[in-house]
Amino acid sequence: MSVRTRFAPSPTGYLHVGGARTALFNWFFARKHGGTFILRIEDTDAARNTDAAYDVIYQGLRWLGLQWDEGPHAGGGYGPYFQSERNAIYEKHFAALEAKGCLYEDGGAIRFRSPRRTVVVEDLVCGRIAFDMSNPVTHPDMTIRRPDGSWIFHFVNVVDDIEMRLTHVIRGEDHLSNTPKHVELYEALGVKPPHFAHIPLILNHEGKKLSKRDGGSSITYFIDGGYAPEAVANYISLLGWSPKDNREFLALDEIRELFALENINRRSAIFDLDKCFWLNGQHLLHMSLDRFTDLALPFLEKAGIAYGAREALQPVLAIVKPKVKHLSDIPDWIGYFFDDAYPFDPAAADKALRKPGALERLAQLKEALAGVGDWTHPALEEKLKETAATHGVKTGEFIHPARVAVSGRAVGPGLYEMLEVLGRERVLARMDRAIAEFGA
RNA sequence: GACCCUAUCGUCCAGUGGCCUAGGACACCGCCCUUUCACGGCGGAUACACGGGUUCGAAUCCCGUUAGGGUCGCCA
Repeated sequence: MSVRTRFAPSPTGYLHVGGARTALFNWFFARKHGGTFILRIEDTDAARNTDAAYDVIYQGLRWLGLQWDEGPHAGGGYGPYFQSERNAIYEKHFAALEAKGCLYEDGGAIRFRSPRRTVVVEDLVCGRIAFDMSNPVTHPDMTIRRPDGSWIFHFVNVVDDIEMRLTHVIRGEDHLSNTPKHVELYEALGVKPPHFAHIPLILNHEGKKLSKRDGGSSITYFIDGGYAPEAVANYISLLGWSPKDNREFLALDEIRELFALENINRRSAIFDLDKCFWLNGQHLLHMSLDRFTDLALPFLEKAGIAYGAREALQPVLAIVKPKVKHLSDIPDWIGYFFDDAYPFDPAAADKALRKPGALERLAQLKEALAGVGDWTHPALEEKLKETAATHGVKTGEFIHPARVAVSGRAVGPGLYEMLEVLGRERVLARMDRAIAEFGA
């Protein structure tokens, strides 16, 4: 039987990193085994759900690089994939339970009568766990339907997992204690339960379940904050799972191939933004320029950078790429390349341009560079060093004023690369501008 | 409170009886590389919760204690 897994979020307007990791693990497992990954929306609380809340889920999953085989926009043979549209199916199973005498009314609501036996859960991550369900005080009969006819999570979740032919239920450990109740439902419905795999929780720095108020608990935070999707997917995959060989910098494809439920550990993990940040820098550093460009574009649009054509943009991105840690920082890194009226950072100007002799050096360098035939990094470097030697000073005496003159700032890409990309015309003009501005 | 899960550096992850005077990564602290900032390199500091067993031998197995987390909803 081919593997079928699912991610079943509720449209709350928020995609939690824990939920994202659950989705990822289900997706990895399905893909690894040539199975099917299903997206099901648990929107029984229909009144509260808005279109925007659904989109947050779709966009978040797509951003991470997950595609679902069945579900909203994808179709599939076991729909509808919204619980709000599956009422007839629930009625059918409800009637079956009723016919078997498993249900009774309590204050207008309907409860499922527990068989009151010990339920053994064979969990792929946690092992064999026996739950003694005999005491009704500690394990009260669960409600499956409210007086208004609406359904309770446990019931619809189980019914859908049956109807959608799920083979593996991979979900957060917060559901482990609910599992024996679910198993009772499967048995009452005459269906063999799927395989369960409960994955450890993600905690905040206080050691509590990561919640909405915690920074970095939402995928939106990473999208807006300039993280590469592959970095976030890489990081959250490492929470509770590892390839067991100390490798950490992994592409989505690699994780998918390496993934195994047996390698999931049982300890809950504390979310560490620092490490996610580091991994982001690593992915940015090692990805292709085309990928980097694609990811940078939205941030450039948003910042209103007039970068012109992609061909003009890429050489600039190429030289800042090794330095960038957040995509959202790119506009600041490259803004002056596309704006001749760039401002001068006061501190940088004081240090490099207002020093005695600085403008003289700049003028000497400008004259020397004007004569460079081959406007490339190596030739420019050679010429600058030669000029410094001619005047008997250290190269830094030329490098620093030049950097601040052409960019307005003390920090940036390598000077020679920057000069090469800027081109002769602009470099010479910018040096003139600096000399004029600080010469008075 | 009952039930369930967990317990290795501050954090994440290795380690499933001897190869561990416990390894990797982030963060931190030095040094080097680089006349920017990064990247990179080298080095440092920091952990097997505690107590009992089992064993020739335990981070690894068992029991207990303690601590943390989760579930006990007519939320999902």
